[in-house]
Amino acid sequence: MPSRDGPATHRIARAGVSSYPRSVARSNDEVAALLAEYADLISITGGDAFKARVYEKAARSVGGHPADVSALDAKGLREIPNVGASIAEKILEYVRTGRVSAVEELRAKIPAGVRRLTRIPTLGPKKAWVLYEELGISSVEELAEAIRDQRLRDLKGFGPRTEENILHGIELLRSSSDRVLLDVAAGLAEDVLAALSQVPGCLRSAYAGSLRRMRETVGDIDVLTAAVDPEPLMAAFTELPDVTEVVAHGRKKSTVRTTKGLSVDLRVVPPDAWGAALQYFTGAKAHNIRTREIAVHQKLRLSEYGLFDAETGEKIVSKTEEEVYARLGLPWIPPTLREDRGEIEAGLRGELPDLVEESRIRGDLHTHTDLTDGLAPLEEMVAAAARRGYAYYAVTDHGPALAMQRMTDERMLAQRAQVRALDGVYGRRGRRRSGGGMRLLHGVELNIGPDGSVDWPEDFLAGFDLCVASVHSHFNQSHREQTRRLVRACENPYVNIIGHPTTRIIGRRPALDADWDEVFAACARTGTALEINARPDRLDLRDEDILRARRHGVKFAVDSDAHAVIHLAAMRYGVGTAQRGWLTGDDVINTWPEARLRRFLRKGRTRRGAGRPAA
DNA sequence: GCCGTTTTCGGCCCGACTGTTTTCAGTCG
Repeated sequence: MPSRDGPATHRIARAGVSSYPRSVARSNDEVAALLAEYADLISITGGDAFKARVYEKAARSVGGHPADVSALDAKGLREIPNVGASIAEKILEYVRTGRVSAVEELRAKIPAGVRRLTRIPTLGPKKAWVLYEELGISSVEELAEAIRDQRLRDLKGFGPRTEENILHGIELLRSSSDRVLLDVAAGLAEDVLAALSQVPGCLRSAYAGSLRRMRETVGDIDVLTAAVDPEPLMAAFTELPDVTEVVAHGRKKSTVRTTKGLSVDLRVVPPDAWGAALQYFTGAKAHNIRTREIAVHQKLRLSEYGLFDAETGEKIVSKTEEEVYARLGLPWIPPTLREDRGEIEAGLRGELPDLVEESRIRGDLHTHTDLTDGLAPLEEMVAAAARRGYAYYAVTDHGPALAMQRMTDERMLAQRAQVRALDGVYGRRGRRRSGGGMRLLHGVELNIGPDGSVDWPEDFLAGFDLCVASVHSHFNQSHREQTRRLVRACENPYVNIIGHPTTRIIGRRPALDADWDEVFAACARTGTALEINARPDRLDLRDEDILRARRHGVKFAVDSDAHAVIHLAAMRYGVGTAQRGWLTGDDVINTWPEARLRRFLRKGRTRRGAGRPAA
C-alpha cells in the first residue's frame, strides 16, 4: 500500500486500525488505514472536528465491513455506515488509482513524523501541531531532544508535567515499537503461506517461531517449507508483492523485509527433515535447549535436520515432530506450551494438560452491537455467531455508566425483548435439525466505577442472564484502591465475569496496578470468572497472569469482545493465550454445556429468575 | 462529512481528568 507514513503504520504503538481475521480482504484494512490517517491529518491541521470524527468512524466501519470494499460500487459502498457520497468517491479513487488526492494534499502540508507524534500517549493532535508550527518538530527524536534542551517551556499550554508525561509516553512507544500484534503477523504469514503453497514443488509449508507459539507480539516471522529443489520457492518468496527489501537470498534461507516493516525468514528443508525443522524453528530457545540436553543425555544429537546418534552420526528420526519428541521420551508438546515453563517435566511425567481448543468453544460471552459502540445490528451479530456453530451466544452492550454510550433502562429492556425473540428463532431452528440450536443470553458489560460499584442496582441486574464488568477509566488509582475496587466488583452477586481484567493495551497502556493475587483469590471465592479478552491489542489476561490466577482455582471466559461481525473470529487468539496459560476445557466456562454454564452464572444469587432465560 | 421517530439543515457521545490556567483546552475512553 502506498503510504507516506511508511512501514511503521502497522507497528504496535500505532496500530490504530487493525482487523484481525484473514477472511476479510486486505483492501478494507488499507482503506481503513487511509481514512484514519485522513482523520488524523484533519485534526492536526485544526480542521472541522466533526468531519475528522466522521472519517474516524468511517475507518472503523470499513475495517469491520464483511465485504471487500474493492469489489463494491458507489451504491454498495454507501451502504457501509458512515460512508456517504464523498467518502465513497475517495474509496473508489483509491481502488482505481492506489491513491486519494485529498489525502495526498494534506500529506504534503504535514510531515509524516508529526502524525507519529500523536501516537505518544497524552500528546494529541493539537499539541503536535503546536510543536510543529512553533518549533518545527516533526519526529519523536526531535521532540525528545527539544525536551532535553528545555525548549518546550516557553510554549503556551506546556508545563513541566506535560514534559514529564511526554517523555514517559516516548519510552512506552520505543519499548514496543519493534514487534507487531499477533493478528498482523498471522495475516502476513498466512498470505505468504498461501502464495508459497502454490509454487510447484512445495510439499509442505507452515509458520513456526513465536507466531506458532501464539506469543502476544511477534518480532519476525519464520516460514518453513519442504521441497526437494528450493530454488523456485526462494525465487517466489523474494518476489512476493509485500516485499520491500531482500535482506538475504540463499538456497536454504532467505530473509525479506515487508511493507508492514516486519521481517520474514523462509527456510526450505528436505521433506524428510520436516519434523525436526519445525520443532527447531518453533522454539522457544529455552525449550529447544532443554530438548537438546535430553538428547545429549541419551547420546543423541538434535538439530534442525533431525535426531542423530551422537557417535555414529546416523539419523534416527526427523520426519515428524511427534517422532522427534517420542524418541526423546516425550509426548508431542503443543507449541503454545513450548516456553520451558514446566512443559518438559510435565511431558516426562505424562501430565501435560488437555489444552482448551477453539473447536471446544461453545459460545462467546462478551460481544457488542450497534446499540452501543458496536458496528453491526443485533441480528447480524447473532447470525454470524450461529454460522460459527456456537451453542450459545451472549449480547453484552455497555451499561449507562459509560456516558458516551447513552444507555437507558428502556433501551436495554427493548434489546432484551429482541434477544428473547431471536432466541426463539435460533433455539428452535437448531432443535429441528440435528445437534441443538443456539441459545441467546442477554447480558451487559457493566462499568466498574472507582469504588467498585456498577451501573445498576441489584434488582435491575437480576434481569440479565449474565453480567460482564470491566474497568474503563480511573486507571491511576493507588494499588490499594484498585485492588479494593476489583474485589468489590467480584463480590457483587450479579457480576459473573471481570472483562479485560488488567485493562492493558499492548504497547499503549500498562496494566492496572493492583494486588492481583488478592483479586484472583476473590474471583475464586465468589465464583467470578476472569476474562481472557481475545482482541489482539488486549489479550487480557495475558499468559503469565492466567498461570497465576489458575493456581487460585479461578475459572475463565475466553471472549472476543467483538464490536463487529469479523471480530468474532479473534477467538483464536484468545484460545491461543488460554493455552499459553495451560488452561483445559474444564477451566474455561464457555466450553461447558449450557446447563453447567447457567449454573455457574447463578453465582451466589438468591433471587429466583436471575440468570435464567425467558420462557 | 454523515445522517434522519431530530429528516435536507443543524446537529454530531459526553463526562472526567490533567495540567495548565484564573476560566479552560486538550486528551481519553
